[in-house]
Amino acid sequence: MARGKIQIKRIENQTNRQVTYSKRRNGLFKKAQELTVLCDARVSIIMISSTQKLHEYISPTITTKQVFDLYQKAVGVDLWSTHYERMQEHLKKLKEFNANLRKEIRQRMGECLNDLGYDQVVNLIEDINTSLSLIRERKYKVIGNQIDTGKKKLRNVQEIHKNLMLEFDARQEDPHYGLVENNDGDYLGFGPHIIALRLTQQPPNHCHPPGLHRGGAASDITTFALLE
Amino acid sequence: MARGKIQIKRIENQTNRQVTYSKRRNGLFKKAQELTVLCDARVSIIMISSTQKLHEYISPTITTKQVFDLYQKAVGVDLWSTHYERMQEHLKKLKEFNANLRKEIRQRMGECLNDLGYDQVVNLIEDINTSLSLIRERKYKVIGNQIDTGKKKLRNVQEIHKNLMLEFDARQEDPHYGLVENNDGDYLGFGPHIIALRLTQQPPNHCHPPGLHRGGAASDITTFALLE
DNA sequence: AACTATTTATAAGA
DNA sequence: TTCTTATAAATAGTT
Repeated sequence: MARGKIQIKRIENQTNRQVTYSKRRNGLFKKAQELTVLCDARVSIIMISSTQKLHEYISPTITTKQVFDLYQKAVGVDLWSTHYERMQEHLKKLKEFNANLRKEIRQRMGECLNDLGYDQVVNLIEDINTSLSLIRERKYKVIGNQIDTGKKKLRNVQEIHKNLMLEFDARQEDPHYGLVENNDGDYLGFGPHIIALRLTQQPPNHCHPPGLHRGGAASDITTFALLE
Repeated sequence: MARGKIQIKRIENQTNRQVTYSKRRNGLFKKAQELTVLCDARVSIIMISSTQKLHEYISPTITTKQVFDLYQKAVGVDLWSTHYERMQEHLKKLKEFNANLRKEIRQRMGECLNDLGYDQVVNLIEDINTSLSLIRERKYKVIGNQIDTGKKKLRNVQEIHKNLMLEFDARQEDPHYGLVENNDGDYLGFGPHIIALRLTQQPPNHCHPPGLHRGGAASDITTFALLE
């Protein structure tokens, strides 16, 4: 627009094209900036040159993300719908499924029974009774295990006790038992280790299943851990 | 830029501001279009006026979505991440919650009991017994209701029967009962309606709670619907 | 990158 | 909003 009018058509000379791109890009950005200030507007310009370089102007009063969001709202097209909608759907289904699970639990806990007909209630009771038998079985199995391990531990303690007694007897008979001569000719006492037999009550396992309300009742069977 | 130089600062007069916005917007878009052609570039301009109206220029050689995608790739920031990550998190939490609910149900149904300690099993049994009492209560309440409605229906049938008998008796005593003379002097038979007493077994309510496996056993209490 | 003749954009007014 | 027009700004071609 100076030193001669030009036709608005692709500049074939690559160098000229790039120079013009650069000059006009600056011009465009300057105008955008003036517009921002003069008219209290927000402008986003994104340009991609023929060499695939990207340049951007964004009004200081806004961010590119905000522009995108506004654009999407205004145009009504969700530009990332694929991902988003699929996720939304997934989310919805999970929520529904969740609600159903909660309902089933509530029914099994004796709440929300108004939706059930008589025979449904009967079936629920049957179901729960079956479950209860299974769980009772489990209970007896657990009791059995606990008794077994208790017995084993008892045997363990008895064994240690026996050994201690034997050692004690041996020491009574030979006062030098367990003493060793060192370099200086002295005797260093180094008798058998005193085995610490701390009988410690193991804390009960507290990883409840979520939502299962637990009473304060402690187990009547206690596990003893043998330390050292 | 004509008829006097202007300061680049917000135009306070609202009308002037809007006029300038409109003029300069056209100028900007024209420049963008020229740039597109002259330099074989792609330009996206999105403008938001002070009145929150949105205007857009996009080179015909590209789409706004493509510009957004290119922009994200170039800038390296995932503009959706905020939304997206929040959703991902939500999804994850729901899934976890879901898994926990399933586990609780399975435990209440007597499966997956290996994770539970003895006292947890005891508590589970207690819980389920409590639930069971609640559900049994419900069962008796439902039975009570069913009996009441049954009685009501019986009374209803008896009443109808009684009326039929009375009507029948009346007819026996007076053969003209229920007959009316028409215009031609003939008698038109128009006795009492025959009341259809179809005793129909009501189909059991089949809206099970989801996932509650039901046996084929039908209810031993049957509801009779009185038709017509 | 700087210059500058010329075109183009546009502020103010109608 | 659009037209007009005097003038400011942008810029094509050159250095």
